[in-house]
Amino acid sequence: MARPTRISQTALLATARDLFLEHGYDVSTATIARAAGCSEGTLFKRFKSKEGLFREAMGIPDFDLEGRVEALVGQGDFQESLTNLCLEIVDYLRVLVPRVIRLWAHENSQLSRFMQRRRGPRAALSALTHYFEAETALGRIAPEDPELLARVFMGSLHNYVFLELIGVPTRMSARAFVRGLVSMIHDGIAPAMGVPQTGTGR
Amino acid sequence: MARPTRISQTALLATARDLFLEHGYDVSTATIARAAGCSEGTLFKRFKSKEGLFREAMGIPDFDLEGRVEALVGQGDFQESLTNLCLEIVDYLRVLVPRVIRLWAHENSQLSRFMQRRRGPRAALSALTHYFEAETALGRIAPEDPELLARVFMGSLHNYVFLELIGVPTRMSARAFVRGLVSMIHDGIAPAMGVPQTGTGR
Amino acid sequence: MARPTRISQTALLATARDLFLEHGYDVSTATIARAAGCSEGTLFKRFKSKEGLFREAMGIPDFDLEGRVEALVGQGDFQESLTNLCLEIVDYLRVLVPRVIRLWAHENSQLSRFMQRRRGPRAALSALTHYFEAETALGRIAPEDPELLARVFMGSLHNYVFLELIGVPTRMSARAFVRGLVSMIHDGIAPAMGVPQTGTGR
Amino acid sequence: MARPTRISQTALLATARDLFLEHGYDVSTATIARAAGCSEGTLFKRFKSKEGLFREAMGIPDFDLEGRVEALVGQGDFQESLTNLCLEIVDYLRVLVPRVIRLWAHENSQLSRFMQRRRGPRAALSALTHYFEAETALGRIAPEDPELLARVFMGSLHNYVFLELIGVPTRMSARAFVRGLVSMIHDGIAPAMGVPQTGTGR
DNA sequence: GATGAATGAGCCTTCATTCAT
DNA sequence: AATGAATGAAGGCTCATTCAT
Repeated sequence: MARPTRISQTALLATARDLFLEHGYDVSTATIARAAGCSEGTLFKRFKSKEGLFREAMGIPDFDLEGRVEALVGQGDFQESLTNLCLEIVDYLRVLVPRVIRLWAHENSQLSRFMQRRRGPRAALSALTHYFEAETALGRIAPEDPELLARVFMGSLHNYVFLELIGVPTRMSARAFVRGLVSMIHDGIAPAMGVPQTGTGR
Repeated sequence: MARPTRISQTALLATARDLFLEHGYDVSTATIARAAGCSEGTLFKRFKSKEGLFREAMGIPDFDLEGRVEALVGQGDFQESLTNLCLEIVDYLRVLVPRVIRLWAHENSQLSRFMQRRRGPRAALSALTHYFEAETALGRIAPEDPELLARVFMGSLHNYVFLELIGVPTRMSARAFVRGLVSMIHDGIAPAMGVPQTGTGR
Repeated sequence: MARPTRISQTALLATARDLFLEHGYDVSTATIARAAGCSEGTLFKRFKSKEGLFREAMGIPDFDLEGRVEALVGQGDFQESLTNLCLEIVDYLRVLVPRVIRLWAHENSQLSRFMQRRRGPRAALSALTHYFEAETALGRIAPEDPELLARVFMGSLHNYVFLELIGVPTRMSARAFVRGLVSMIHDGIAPAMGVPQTGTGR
Repeated sequence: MARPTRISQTALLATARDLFLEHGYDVSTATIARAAGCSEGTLFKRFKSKEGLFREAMGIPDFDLEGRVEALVGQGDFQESLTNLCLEIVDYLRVLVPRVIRLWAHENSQLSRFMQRRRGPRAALSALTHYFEAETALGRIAPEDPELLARVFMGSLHNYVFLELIGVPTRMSARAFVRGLVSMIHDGIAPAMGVPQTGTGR
């Protein structure tokens, strides 16, 4: 066995990822090497090119929503389960969104490949769709278009994370936001029955 | 009295904007000049720097949602009005989202300034919030947190536009998506009354 | 007669000269035009090129030391006359030195031409030489090499002006410096006669 | 362990210095690189900028006149010692003067910093002043203002070097000039005693 | 005659990549 | 395997000069 490389591949990739996430593709390889504590030569020995490093460092992380969904369908209180699911999705999106944006911004067309991945974001969306289908089949929610429903949830969560990312201040914590979201969509916003449509407002 | 300008400032900015939107800040000024049909010298005479050109070309466009809202409150069928409003927002977001992302990716901190603008995106969100407040006051919708409601709508629309932008294929047209969105949130997803629910929901 | 040009040739040259003296050849023609209150086009209409403008603006000024000398030889008190002559030379050098340096720095070989001019700096040196020759002939000074003498005076004055120019602070006014200079060179620094060479200590 | 440097820092600086001295700050970095036998990239790796290269290459050289002075005070024949000192100063000024002028012409304000340096030109002047003070104290020269004396010497030498630099032809070698200078200032130019003076001098 | 928009050559500088050690 | 000196191809930017009005 040769002597182990000084800096582990994982650590190097983590360093590169942090820099790519913070500054985009434009960080120089010199900067990355310095931050990782190795030489530029090493970088190019291990990865063929900067592009290669970027691709490996910025790969989209897996998220087994499918598995989570299966475990949750029909279990416990619907709103509570959905709330928990949403909070997990928020955690995932906080990792995913900046990466997707940096990938898209560099448009190295790796993005579309990543998007197709099992356990990637598209899979997450369809898993959520399946969840709603299953719960509809169980009669736990009204029969609505489950994909639309999934997109409304995903969209609201994505937007929450996105605003957070670009630094627009929020007064609502993620938990509060998700609770409100679930309850509102559950109940709808139609005025209470029997109440005349012309406002009783003051 | 001097030679008249050959290519208009507007045309130049439009060309630059297209290229910035397509390739990000990294397009070379040479490319921009070529595409605009002028020399690099001209570019730098008119704008002090590439940064300046970027700023002027990528400025966030105004959208007077506030005005639209005032005209719509209490008018016609609620769902139809809201649908129309959402479609206008989609058009705005199609312009806005790529610009915001490119601005953020270049993080020249112009972004936060733009975000504060009257008639910018934050204003749009609060206008939508006011819309829901007003309609609530009129009794046309149930009393829910209007900001949350606005964020759910804005988020769903934003996500629709975002997926479109990064090239994730959709089977739903914007109109269909908006219609479904409005109706679903209006009615909620609670199962029809009298239908028993599994679970311990209180 | 055509209508007079807006800015006089002299004023334009004066403006250009000030800028060339302050910043060297590197001031842009744009800057000069702006400072002169005319367009770049005008500059190039009147002078064929920037080089031409530089040449005309930075021409070495005449100084009729020859004439002054003729008027002074044998007149009044020698030291007083010489002092006055030196003060006039200082005034001339204050104009001359920066110009010579800027010309040399740009080494457009105009310098050597200017240096040959009647009434230019070389003429000044030989005029001073003649002065000392004439005063020697009159017996008003001891027979020393008059060119050497001229160079010592010119050199001391040049150095005074040079240090002033590059911003080395002086405690002596020009007048005090010249007075001391004249008197010291007049009297020499040999110890008083009869005094033993081995120091008498303080 | 890495590839060794191919051209030494010293050689590179020497090349740059020669070019800066000949053409001023305006030589292109491309020219310097070519002359030095390396790429522009190398230049900028080693020095942060052209400005930095200029600063390092054109730094004002030290000259320990103070030390020389201490060794000479009271030694040997005064005129001979002074002559030798002056010749050393000439050698120093031949290096110093063009550098000072180029620095001043580029006015990067490094000049004033350099001028303050111990062992720089100001120090040289004050060392010369001390020399004359010491010799005065020893009674080897008449009590004159030693600073003035120093400036006359420095000025004459500076002027000699300056004229040489800008290409004004001289008939006197440096040695002849210095000899004449020393002897003239030593003896003064006052006419021999007993010779009547025209004029009203007191 | 005057203007200033337009130009393109050239400048300083950065950076991914190679290569001798 | 690791290093970092060297490179050269751009990139952003300036500026003397031209030219249509």
